[in-house]
Amino acid sequence: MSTNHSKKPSKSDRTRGQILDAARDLFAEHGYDGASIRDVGTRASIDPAMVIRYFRSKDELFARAALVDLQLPALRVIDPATVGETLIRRFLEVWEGPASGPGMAILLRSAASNEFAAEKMREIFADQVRPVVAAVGDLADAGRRAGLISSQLLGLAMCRYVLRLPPVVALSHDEIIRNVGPALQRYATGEDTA
Amino acid sequence: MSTNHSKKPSKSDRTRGQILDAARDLFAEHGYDGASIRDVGTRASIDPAMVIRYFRSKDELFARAALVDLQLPALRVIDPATVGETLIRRFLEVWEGPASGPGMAILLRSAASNEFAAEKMREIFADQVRPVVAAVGDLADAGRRAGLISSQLLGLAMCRYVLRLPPVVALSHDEIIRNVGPALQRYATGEDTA
DNA sequence: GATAAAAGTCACCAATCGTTGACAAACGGA
DNA sequence: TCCGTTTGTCAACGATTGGTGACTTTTATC
Repeated sequence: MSTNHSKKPSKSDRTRGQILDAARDLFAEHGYDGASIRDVGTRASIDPAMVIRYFRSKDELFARAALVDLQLPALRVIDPATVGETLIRRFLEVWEGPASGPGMAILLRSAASNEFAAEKMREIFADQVRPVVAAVGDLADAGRRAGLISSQLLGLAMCRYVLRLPPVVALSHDEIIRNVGPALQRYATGEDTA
Repeated sequence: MSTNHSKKPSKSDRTRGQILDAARDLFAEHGYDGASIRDVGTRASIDPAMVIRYFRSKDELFARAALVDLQLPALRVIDPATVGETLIRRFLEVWEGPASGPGMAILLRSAASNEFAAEKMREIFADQVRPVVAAVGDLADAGRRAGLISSQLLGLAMCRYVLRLPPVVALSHDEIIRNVGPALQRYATGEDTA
């Protein structure tokens, strides 16, 4: 045990990184069940036993692989007139920016059959869209409005990164912002209650 | 082999039905990988070997279990002014009506890691929302508009049936129609191209 | 009631899974 | 150079998977 405080680029950290990268790619492509520890080992050019030695179990490896991501600093002020556009902009940056890598695909592919991933996914929306939505309307129906927004965001990510529906993959960032932004805006300000 | 033309409630058909029902429930709850043939047998109170005898393989069983569904007769005339509401109405009926059972959940849970399910899902949207959308605007960007609509519909189903996001589960049909309808309408008529 | 087909049971195979422990090689400080 | 720690390899475990085939029981027809 090296405890390894502060900095030490010590040999093993590189291997650890390689394993994590391999795991991220495979989890993103095949989901939790579809990616075996042996596959991860092969992809990282290392014995499968090492995968377990570095991370203690497959679940722990998945947990590490899935917490890359996704959290721009909370916005200080939210302009109620542009909250929809702000939201879709933020998420696109996080999902396709270099920081999170395939992080979103990892969760999406596994959420359907892995409770840990599903819970993580619920947390993301609870922590990242609910507060924003709550800041631009009465708190009473903030949950409902946040739910509607989450459904659109998750559906977009699902079509684009998992199902790979061609016309959705083909959309540019600008097109997405121009089209989805107003829809989210409508949900956020909640102009129904007819 | 009984070929069994026309009607014969012959003993075996009942078992066949029980197996299919059990398979549908388990696939809907745990996805393709998560539901084993042994589980299906146990749930149907029958030996796992029988599951294979009735359906030749797990893939074939899944294929049977997944083709319950979902196809109201194609609408003859589509009123461009209410196409959004029409679409969300239709899908809610199919998804939660008695005919399809847990059919949508089966596909949703498996689409992430099973290519057959993913393809089936793409077909559904290609066959059911594209034509409708194409009928109410220029065909040039019908794919894009249909893609946006699909993303919202799929996200709604995902949040409601798989992720079970509480505020989305709590939505009534009327609330969904009132909120999602206009969003789909906007996508369908495509008022952007700024 | 005999008999053939249908319906159901049981034991088992080969493959794959996550995980473990015993052991060999590489490395670094003394 | 010696030696202990780190890094890695290898073979194997028990469990579970989809699938098979030999077998027995039920059912229906004559």
